[in-house]
Amino acid sequence: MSAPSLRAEVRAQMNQRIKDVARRRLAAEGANLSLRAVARDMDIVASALYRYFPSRDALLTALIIDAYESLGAAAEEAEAAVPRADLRGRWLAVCRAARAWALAHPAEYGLLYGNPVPGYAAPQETVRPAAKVVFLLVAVAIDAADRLAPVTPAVPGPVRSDLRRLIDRYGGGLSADHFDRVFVGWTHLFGLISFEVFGRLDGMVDARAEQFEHHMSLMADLVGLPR
Amino acid sequence: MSAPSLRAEVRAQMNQRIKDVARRRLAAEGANLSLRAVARDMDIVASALYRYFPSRDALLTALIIDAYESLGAAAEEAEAAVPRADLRGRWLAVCRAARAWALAHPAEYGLLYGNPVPGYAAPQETVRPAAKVVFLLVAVAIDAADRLAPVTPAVPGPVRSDLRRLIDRYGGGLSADHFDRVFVGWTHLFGLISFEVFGRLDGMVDARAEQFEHHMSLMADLVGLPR
DNA sequence: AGCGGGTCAAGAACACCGTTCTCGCTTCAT
DNA sequence: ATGAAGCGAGAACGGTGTTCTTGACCCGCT
Repeated sequence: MSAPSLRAEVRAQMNQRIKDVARRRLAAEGANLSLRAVARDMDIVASALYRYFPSRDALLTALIIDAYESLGAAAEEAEAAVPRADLRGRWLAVCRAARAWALAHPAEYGLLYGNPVPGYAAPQETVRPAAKVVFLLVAVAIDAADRLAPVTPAVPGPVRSDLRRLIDRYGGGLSADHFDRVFVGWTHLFGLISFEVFGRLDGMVDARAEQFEHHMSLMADLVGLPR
Repeated sequence: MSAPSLRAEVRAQMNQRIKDVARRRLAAEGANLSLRAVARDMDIVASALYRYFPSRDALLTALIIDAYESLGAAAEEAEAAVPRADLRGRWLAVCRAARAWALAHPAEYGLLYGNPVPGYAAPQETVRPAAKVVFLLVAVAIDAADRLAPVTPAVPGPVRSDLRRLIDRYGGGLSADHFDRVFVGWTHLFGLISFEVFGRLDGMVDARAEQFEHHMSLMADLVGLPR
């Protein structure tokens, strides 16, 4: 590896510091991040930030990528801590880790799964880290492939061909029917997390952890994971 | 009824015009609504809007309430057009109408089910119109109550007591177990719609209508609605 | 008929915001 | 040592939400 010049190193540190301060701002305030506020927190003038990020959107993109990777890492760690043979345990571990991360970082979660920022299209480099969680869920199903209960009804034709493409990309060795149910579970996972983080459950459900557990267990049933 | 003074009437019309223009702006641009832009579209100066709405948040709140009512009305109409005995058809009609409304009004949908606007707490008067869709789903289940297949596993205890409270408020005559499954379906409905509207399905699923139909049918199965 | 109170739109002003540009200063490579 | 490149400060531009003042208008009353 080429030795990084001192210049490049302090630049990378500054880059990191900006993101850290921005994350704190994001957690304190709502979703709208102010460059000038970030600069103030660093005793820096706003225009100086443009040495490191070409625009506010670029900084947001960097935060989004970091957040996807943070979420993915949290899920991966949690899943890795469960014995390989405990398939349902691994499924639930991924789900719980995603929820825990979202509740711990609600503003960043909003960046990832909330309203897309207006005028901002998610760049290509966000798609791979974004797929980490669903990839983990698929991996659990693959490991369980020969113990999965058959599922009914079968996936309708047009959906099946979409799924085939995804199976080639992510999860070889899984039937379209079972992949479909993983997809259902993935949708439900983030649907329920979004409801909770965005306050849609306020005044309706108090026992949220238990409800989450219950829902994700139902999804595991739907996939056909053995109890 | 008291005759509305002419003054009050033109004022109400102006109120309505502002909301219409704001809705158009919202559809054209992203989620961030600019009062000055609305004013420009009306050949009006921005400060004049403050005669009608005390703040930007107040205008947003009015739009949100209108949107909830529009969505609720769309779902209600669609459901009412299905024969009462076709329980699954009524369930699916509500789901389809919600999706169609969301796709037709993505920015307004984002207001309702996306990131909560920073510094903005949903006022009390939004909760009743917001509950319309789930209320319709519950109503279908109530009408189907004596034909619903039993569901397993049973709802865990702490969740059950939350559900009991909701049953008293919304859906008397439904078992906690079945109410729970309606809740699951409701979560999934808006989870999947959010995925689609917010672009989380881009590049993954093309046959979205078919996939939606499939998912919502699975949820109907989960509730125990007869085929 | 005339007057007074209430309502309205306009406009200036303030404090923010993202972004661009210029200007000195430091630091590095030659 | 010198030239080039990177850096932060600062001013500036056009945008935003919001407040306040000012003058015009309409309506109902005496």
